[in-house]
Amino acid sequence: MLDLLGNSRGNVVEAVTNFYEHETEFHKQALASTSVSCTFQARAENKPALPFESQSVKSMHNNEDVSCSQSYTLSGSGKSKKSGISPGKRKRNLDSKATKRKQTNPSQSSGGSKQYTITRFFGKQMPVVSEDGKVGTAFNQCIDDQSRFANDATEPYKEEVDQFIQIVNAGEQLRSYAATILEKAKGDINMALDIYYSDYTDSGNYLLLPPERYSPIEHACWRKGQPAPYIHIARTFDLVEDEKGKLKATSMLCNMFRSLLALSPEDVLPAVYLCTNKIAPDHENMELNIGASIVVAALEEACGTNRSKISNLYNSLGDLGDVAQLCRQTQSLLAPPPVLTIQGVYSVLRKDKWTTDIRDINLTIVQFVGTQRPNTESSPAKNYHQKQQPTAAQTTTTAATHTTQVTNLDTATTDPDPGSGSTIRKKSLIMNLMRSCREKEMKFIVRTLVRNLRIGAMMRTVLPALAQAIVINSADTVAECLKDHLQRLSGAVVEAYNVLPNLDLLIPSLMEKGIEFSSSTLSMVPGIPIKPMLAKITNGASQVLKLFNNKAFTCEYKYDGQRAQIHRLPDGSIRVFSRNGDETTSRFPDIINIIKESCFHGVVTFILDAEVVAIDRKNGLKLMSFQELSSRERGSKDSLIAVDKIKVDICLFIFDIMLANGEKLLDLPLRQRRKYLKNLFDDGKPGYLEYAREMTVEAEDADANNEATLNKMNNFLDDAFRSSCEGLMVKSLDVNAGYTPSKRSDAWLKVKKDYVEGLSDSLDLVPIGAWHGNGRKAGWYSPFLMACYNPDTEEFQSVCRVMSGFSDVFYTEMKELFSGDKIPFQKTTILSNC
DNA sequence: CCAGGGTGCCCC
DNA sequence: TTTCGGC
DNA sequence: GCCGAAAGGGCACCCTGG
Repeated sequence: MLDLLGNSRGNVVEAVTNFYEHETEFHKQALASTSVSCTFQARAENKPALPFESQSVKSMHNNEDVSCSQSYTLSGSGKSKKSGISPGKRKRNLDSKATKRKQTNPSQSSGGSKQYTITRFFGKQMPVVSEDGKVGTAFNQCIDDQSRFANDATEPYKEEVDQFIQIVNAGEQLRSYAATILEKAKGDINMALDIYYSDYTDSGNYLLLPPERYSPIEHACWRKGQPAPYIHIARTFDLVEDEKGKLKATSMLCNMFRSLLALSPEDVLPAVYLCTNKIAPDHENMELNIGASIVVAALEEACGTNRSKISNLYNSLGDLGDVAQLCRQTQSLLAPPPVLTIQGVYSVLRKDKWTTDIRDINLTIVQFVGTQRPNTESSPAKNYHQKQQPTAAQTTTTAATHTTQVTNLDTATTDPDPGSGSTIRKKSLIMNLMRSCREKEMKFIVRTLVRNLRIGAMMRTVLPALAQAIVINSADTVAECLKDHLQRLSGAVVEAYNVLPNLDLLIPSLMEKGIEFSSSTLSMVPGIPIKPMLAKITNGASQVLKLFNNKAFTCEYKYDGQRAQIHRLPDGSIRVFSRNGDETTSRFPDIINIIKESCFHGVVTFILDAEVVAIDRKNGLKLMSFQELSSRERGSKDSLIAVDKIKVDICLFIFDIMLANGEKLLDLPLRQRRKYLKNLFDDGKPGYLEYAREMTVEAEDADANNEATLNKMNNFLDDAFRSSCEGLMVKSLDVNAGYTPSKRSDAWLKVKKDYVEGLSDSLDLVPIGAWHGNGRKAGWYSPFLMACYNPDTEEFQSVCRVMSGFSDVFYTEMKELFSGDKIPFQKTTILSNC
């Protein structure tokens, strides 16, 4: 067993290599006996396991035929969805990525590929393969580190008491109290500060109170007129994380918002952004461009820890926020930290703050974060551009240099800033945030920065909580209608968000209207993508017929491409949005042309739903795989890709319309919406703009016992497969057939090969390695690295990683099985890039 | 100065 | 996109 | 039944080192 004890995220890998000798035993035990069906995606270069041309492969050493993905009785195309690649694509990948590692055996046949030593994996550095390692060593090690880490520091507390008094800016009268809490904190000055602040603000767990007993003003930890402190949110997050349960979470978030509404309404919008882990409306394509590595670098410096300690902690905790929280407790604080405010934290997230003149950043920090900054030093400190500006004036006291957030504005403006880019600035900003953290703020700041809040609260929790806060805070609400109001407004806000997913517009409108707000207050706006409607999975035609009994429905091809929501704005411009609501117009200049050419004159605005598919126009308009499509250039925020450089042509398959010439069509049944669609585009243009191929089944034929209908559907499904489609989308035409944004309703169903029994693919693979899991899977191995046996070289060659389809019990068992040093080491080979 | 590596984010 | 698990 | 979390593959960016 080659165990790659590393981390795919942190880029800090502690490798232990082992090889499990009896791979078949393990295989049988671990996988076969539990008959786990797992999803996997093979990587392009790993030919031997996945013969692209042949339809089956002699597998392992028992020479069993393994069904391989690409060819079915229907297909004959050689298309390989699961193995993920067509021959042409594979070649490109080899050319572009494996330049250093030449292919020694160019044979296309199965089992004939070059073996590579992996040096990087997904752009991450691969763990070093060491022959003496033992599985579990790294894990145990980091557990040890962690306990040592948590347990040191037991000194007499006099110094700490002095420090503490200095930090909180108090006099000698506080000494005995300080000694008490330092005793409680075992001398940990930060913990003591936490206790102190917690008592001082006296807002402990008020958020846990039921809404009728929570007093938004008295129970808040700040006063009217002050900016709301970030700790208000951080405490809420911490409680929400501990107190699992959606209702409780909503209640706490509701209390949290009530204080904001009562004391500093201007902080509500940034608070909603922070709670939902967003920085801007999706379609603005604002990116943080901060990942674990930058955060780790900042953490190293801000807390004086080193990378390997962080790495070990991360491997065991599986969450960078938790790691940071732990590191923070060893951070020495010599001066009172500035108070983090909600606005301050949020403004740091906005990209315009990263990229614009650095003075703006500093002003923001000073203005919002530095509100409690001691005014003792007026000279500039050294945090920014320290390396570039060694001559920058230093503050006189060590305390000030250590913690001050003030930045040398003059330095920043005159600095030509050679060779150092945004990374340094980001790191500085993050460090400033980190140094100001109290209590659990660190954990949530870091989680926000790595865009992984993990508190189980998203739009569907946060927005209702805000709605309820508004209802409860309106004084004139009569108790008996309270419940109705709560429910109504919660629903209205979520509904409004789904058609206008823009918090910048929604929140102000909601706060202005209060309980008068309804979902019709705001409507769709061309240029802002609505949340697309989603489909449920079914396992075949007969299940579909049961669900659509006596209801007319349509079967459409489910094209293997990417979803596109296309808007025409009143000014005539065309915009394209992805499934997630990001604007992808720059990737598809050809779509703009196609749309402009195809739609009738007189059409003003519309919003339509379509699938973009790669197409080979030279080869009879043959549709190509998603992989081909994704190899197109991406373009960027400001620059469209050049039309004449497009290598992969696309065809647009339109299938729905939500808005036509200002008319909202969501509530119309699909059958009628289709008429609107026809009115815009007539018949389309083959290979450029087509309607999704469709077959209608009328109500009288929709009967689970109707053999003819069943056959018709199955034939149509086969047709779809033959046309390189993934399967079918089945949609209600008349009954309950409105367009429900963001909903995964029974009105839309999907039928795919994967779900239909007997049509799914299988491969016989052996686990040869694993990573430490993240988050929920921390402490387990996840994902596993899978390999197949190559009889020619008598080695195991990696194929793919697997990560889903396993139950928690399975993970626990695997952890047990591969703990300690049970597994003997043996040499193996991993293919490039896997 | 440019290529490659590191990194982040977007699609399915 | 998939899966599992918690309410 | 709903919803959130965790995961994979590929391209474009920025930074850095030869």
